[in-house]
Amino acid sequence: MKAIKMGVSTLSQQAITIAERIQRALDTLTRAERQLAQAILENYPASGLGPLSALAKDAGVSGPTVLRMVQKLGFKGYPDFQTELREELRDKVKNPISKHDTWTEGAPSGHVLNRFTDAVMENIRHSLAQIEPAAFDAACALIADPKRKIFIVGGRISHTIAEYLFLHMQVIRPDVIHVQSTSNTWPHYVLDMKEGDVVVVFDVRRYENNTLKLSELAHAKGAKIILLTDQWRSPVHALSDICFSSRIVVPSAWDSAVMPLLLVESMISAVQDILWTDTRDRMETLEAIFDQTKMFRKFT
Amino acid sequence: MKAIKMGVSTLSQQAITIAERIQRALDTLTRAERQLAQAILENYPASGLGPLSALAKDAGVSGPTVLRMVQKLGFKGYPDFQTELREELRDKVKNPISKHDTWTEGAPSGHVLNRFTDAVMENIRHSLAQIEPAAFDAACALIADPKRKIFIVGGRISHTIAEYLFLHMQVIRPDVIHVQSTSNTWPHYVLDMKEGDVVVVFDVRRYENNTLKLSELAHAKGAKIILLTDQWRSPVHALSDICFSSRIVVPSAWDSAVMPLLLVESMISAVQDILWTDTRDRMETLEAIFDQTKMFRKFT
DNA sequence: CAGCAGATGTACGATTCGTTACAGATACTT
DNA sequence: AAGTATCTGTAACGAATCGTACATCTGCTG
Repeated sequence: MKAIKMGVSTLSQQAITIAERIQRALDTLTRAERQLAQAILENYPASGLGPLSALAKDAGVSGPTVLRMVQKLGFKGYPDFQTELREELRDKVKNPISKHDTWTEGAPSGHVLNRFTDAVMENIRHSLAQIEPAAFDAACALIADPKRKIFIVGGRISHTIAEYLFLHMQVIRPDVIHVQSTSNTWPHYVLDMKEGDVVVVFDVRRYENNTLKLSELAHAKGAKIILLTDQWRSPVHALSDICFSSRIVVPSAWDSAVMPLLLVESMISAVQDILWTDTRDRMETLEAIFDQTKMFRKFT
Repeated sequence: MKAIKMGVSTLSQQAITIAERIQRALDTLTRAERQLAQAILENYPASGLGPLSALAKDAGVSGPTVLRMVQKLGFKGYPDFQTELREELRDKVKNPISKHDTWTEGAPSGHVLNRFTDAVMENIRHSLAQIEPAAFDAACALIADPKRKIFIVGGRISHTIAEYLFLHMQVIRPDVIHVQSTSNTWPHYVLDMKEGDVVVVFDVRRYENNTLKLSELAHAKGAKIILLTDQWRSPVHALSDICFSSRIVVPSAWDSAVMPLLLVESMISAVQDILWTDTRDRMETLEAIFDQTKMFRKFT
């Protein structure tokens, strides 16, 4: 029968977590402090529960910086900060609230963000399970081959993802061409195709006639066709040498491009690895040009 | 009868939590030590992460007892015990996702696809944890307001994602404008901005001067600014009314746009829900137009 | 009941940790 | 371009913590 002293313990906070407090104060923090804040949130709350010096080293800042930030957040000192972190952890474990069916805390599990993210995660899982690594590697090898020209083709919506691939490939290697199948000019590009060239085609639901025609002509010219499509597969797949299908269903009137984008980014990364020595030179040159145009900001 | 101990005990390093280790050792502990063990397990792991003296007082035992038990469990000292507790906590929060250690079967876990997907999943998890649902809802409400014009602005790479948002918004509601900050024509668009209009700005690493200038002018005109940026946050965030930051680090020389895209798609879905009756009409009209242009295939 | 062994707590010393003061560096202003 | 304000790290100080030695207590055994 120990004196139950709750009542006061309900004051156990304004229901605002320290993570949120950090998040909210981010604007008032300085550079080094933000760097530290990121490190804390990176693996929260574990890193904040260790010694001050360890946290400082992990974040790449110095001890006093840690202290200053902690005080800015309204704590008396580092020990005070740690105490509240532990309290928070204690409460969190105590509430057996169905955790991870919500991705963003503080939103009902039926919130768009949670429903949407659930679907996307499922899509990624399913899509990847169906992809043959050998096919992926083969596609990357084709794209990385400097002797082949690369044509990238997208449709009304998917051309945005196609352009994303194009913009990166353009930096990595020469002879990359972005073809707008929505425009009337695409036949001109087919003129330049020759046997062995590679055509990367994006075609998802509401498959477009232009895209199919372009693919047929390219196929006839002996070009290799790599197709990124959805789970129902565009008619282009009959002509394609390599085909990747992504699940794209989400709780929305439209389809998701997340999985195709993930594939594209993985490809970029893989191709860049293959061509790294060349790519590095091209990137340095590009940097120099950017410097001259003053297009980007120089600091952080 | 405390014979059995070594031999297998080397495996005690991995995959066995400290809680389990305590449970298992419960028999070999003395009365005061068991009392302490219960207190630790009572609210685990929070209580073990505080100072030794606090734990001792909480359990009703004295300092040295804590130390002796901890050493019995095989730790060098109390700090060592705490360090492993923190490691465990770190792994615990990391794991709910990466329980799949390979995503695509048949590829080594070191394959690009697996490494990349791991990183992306982590990004999604971290980013969403930092997003305030209220801010998201507020942003969607702004975009869904038919009385406000919507300007969508992207940079050299991010304009692809910006355009993705634009293409969908264009279907959902009128008065949506896509501004190319890479082009010289953007000042013309600023001319048309008026107080209450909404500017959706995409700005990730290699923050662009044009994007910042455009935002400053828009801000001066009294437009609401919704910013989608990375974890380091574009300088535009100082002007923004609502800011979403996504983790974008992947094993590649470039950054990932998956998380920003996920946010964009969620927004599209949410806005479409708000405006559904209007959207449906617009979509039907659009379908009719498409039919006449014969742009899409009629089947599947 | 006497004696002993293990268990437990108290008090002190050594060490690590958190904190403060100060100086160098950086960015911004006039 | 010089000056100023702010930020940031190094170094020393003081405080709290951990670990150890020792004394006390409890419970078991003969």
